Amino acid sequence: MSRTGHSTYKTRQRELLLAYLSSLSGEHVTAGDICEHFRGCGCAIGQTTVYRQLDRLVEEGLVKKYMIDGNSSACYEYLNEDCEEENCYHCKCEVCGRLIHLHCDEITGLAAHLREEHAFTLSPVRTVFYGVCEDCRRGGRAK
Amino acid sequence: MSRTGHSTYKTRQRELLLAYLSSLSGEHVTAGDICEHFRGCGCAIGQTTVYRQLDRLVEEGLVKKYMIDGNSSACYEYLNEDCEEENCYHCKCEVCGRLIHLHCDEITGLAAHLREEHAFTLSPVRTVFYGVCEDCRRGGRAK
DNA sequence: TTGCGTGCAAAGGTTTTGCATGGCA
DNA sequence: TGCCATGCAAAACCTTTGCACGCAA
Repeated sequence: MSRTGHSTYKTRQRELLLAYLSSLSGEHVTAGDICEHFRGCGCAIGQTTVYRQLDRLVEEGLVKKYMIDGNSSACYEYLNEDCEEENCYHCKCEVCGRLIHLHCDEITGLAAHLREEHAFTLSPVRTVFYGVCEDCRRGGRAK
Repeated sequence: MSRTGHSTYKTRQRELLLAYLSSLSGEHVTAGDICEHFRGCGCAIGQTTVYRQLDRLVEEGLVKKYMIDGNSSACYEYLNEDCEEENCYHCKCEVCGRLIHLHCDEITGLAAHLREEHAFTLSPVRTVFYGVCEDCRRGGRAK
């Protein structure tokens, strides 16, 4: 069970939440997104429960939590067993606010470079690359 | 003036804020800290103004913005003039809070890669690399 | 039965917005 | 004078807490 030794009940809410998160496969959502999703589904889950279960899932290592500067809400993402975290990074568009998921070996290479040449151990979980996405650079609109 | 083309008035509040931030040399503060400081000083600045000026200073690249406390408030830190260069990047140690300045061609290369392969235009001014510095990784010192 | 899980409502804290006034250029 | 900047108050947000009830084991 959990690394931290919590006893864990198998409640309807927890199962629903886990199912939803794992169905997103690599996408991230905020607590608000989750509440809204289940409200729309008819099978509502209280926001308190959402927050508490998310906290627990993060502690258990099943879910990753991101804080993105700018929007003050946290993002959560389910971790697949196979998809280990080493090369998962995030780019945030400063124009449309979109958060883009990147699996990029070049960044992993940069992380190695930083570690070896600059003695700095990069934290992929915390680091967000800010910039402008393709759509917005073309003067396009978003969202 | 600013790279982003904003016209910028030289107001009392802006000058006070810049003077205060630059006097901290390497320390970071929250918006709340700043408000409190000026309240104590007798030369109060409205919190709205603090937030708006900070936003602008971040956009101009004069100040860096971080999220460090997990989920509470954002931190701000003044950058010295030598950061105006094109390939100046910043790493924030999450343990000791130190801000490390990096002139690194590898990162410039990564920016090119992101642009060409991922259609994402990196903003060095806004991006902060989070991680752990050498001293802290060695179980060394904080602060 | 036991105690954790749930959920409502309300609190707590940070940041943003509306709008009238003030001040730089 | 023309705008931008300021600041108060209030709103908008995200997250946590208190407490009573529900439900898994």
